[in-house]
Amino acid sequence: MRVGELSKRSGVAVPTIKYYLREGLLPAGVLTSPNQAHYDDEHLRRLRLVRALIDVGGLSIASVREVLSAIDTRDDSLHNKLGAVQEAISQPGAVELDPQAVADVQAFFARHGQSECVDVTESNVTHMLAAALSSARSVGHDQIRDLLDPYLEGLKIIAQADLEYVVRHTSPDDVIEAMVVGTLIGDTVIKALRRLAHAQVSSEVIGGGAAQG
Amino acid sequence: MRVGELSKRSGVAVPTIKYYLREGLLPAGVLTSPNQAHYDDEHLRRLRLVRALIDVGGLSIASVREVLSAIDTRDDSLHNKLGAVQEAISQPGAVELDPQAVADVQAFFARHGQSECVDVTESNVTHMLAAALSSARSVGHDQIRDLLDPYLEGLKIIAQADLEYVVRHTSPDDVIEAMVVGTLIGDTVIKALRRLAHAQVSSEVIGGGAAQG
DNA sequence: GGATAGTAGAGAGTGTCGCTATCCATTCAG
DNA sequence: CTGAATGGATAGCGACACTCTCTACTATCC
Repeated sequence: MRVGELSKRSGVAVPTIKYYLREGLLPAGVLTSPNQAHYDDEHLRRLRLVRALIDVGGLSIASVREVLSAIDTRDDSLHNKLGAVQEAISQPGAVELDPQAVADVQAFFARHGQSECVDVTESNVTHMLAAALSSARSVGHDQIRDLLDPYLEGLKIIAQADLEYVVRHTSPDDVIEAMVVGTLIGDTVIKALRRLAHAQVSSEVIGGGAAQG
Repeated sequence: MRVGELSKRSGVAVPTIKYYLREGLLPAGVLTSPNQAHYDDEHLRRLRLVRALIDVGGLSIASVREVLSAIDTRDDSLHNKLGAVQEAISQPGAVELDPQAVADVQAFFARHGQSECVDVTESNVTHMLAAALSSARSVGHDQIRDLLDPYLEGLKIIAQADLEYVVRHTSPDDVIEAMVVGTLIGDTVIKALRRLAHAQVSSEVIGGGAAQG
């Protein structure tokens, strides 16, 4: 197909597709003449992935590029790929870390047998966690650290479901892509479900009519 | 205190504080002369809240304004306030909804006794959920709907912890602010913990050394 | 074969967002 | 008395994600 059809089938405007091609988010089509290129279903699939990362994941163009390059790397272990992808989809957040929050994170790791993690800033993920606790402290909610353990309890169930999903529904080639999509879309789903749960709790505890919907 | 001290104590630059004053995110100080105003601890607290909403919650200035106005409304029920705040902290996402995804959401509500929710677009939260499932479908992962029930299972534990936190650690006046902070910071914490859980699962299942760093 | 529409590629322009810089008259601190 | 800080207002900036414009083609329908 040519760019016009790619646009129609994906719902992405032609100039935007050209922009993504320039930015390296989409591989170039096969040139059949100096001003004609041919795109296939793989391009369509990739374009939809890019839009999902941007729309649902809220990723920047630069982060999308990182994620795609991790997905496309063929000469690396699955575990390393997952690590690279996780870094790309986890923006660190511009908060300076509170030492107490860092200590809380380290204590949490120690409680759960991950004592090797001494440097919280070494990964975007642990930095994100410490930054969140730092912010909580700055607004007077340092007791939020007490939520880490019950949260972990709930997330074990969720991560287990994630694992089963990946095992059941993806071929080995697509594991990393499924992890990215599942992680980002899962984040959004979890966000929404948690809010619905809050609304339900609020209507049960406080009263006030039907819950949220 | 004057603006310089407010700046020092909050870590926010003076011009930025002036900008927030103009934008209505921060109430004006008490003028003691035509060009002197006094700010108190309440201003400091509010400023830190604004920064937390922006840095950790990733909210826009406009959303912050909505949240604050919901917090400050005194003539509304707690339940309604929570609803308003939830709308403000839940951006709808620019994805067009897939009918099948909408049906999946409705089926989910029906399964859990919330059959009144017929219009998914009526709330940002349900729209967010439907948009996430739509995106999943567009990239070939429509089986993600099977995750809704296990996710809810995990989130019941998490929401229960949230409720206990609010009951234990906040005075009735601060419930809404605690809900906002707890929801947004909790989102980030949950995101991070889920990634850590994934990394751990990945190292257990696939192998590859220490989990995530 | 000629009009019309579509295309590749590339640079410049657009709109939004969240600040940041500059200015002024005034006023406070040393 | 003097220099730094302040309130208030307006203009500017840099990043971001497109979007527009242009040129030189090519494909296709009549």
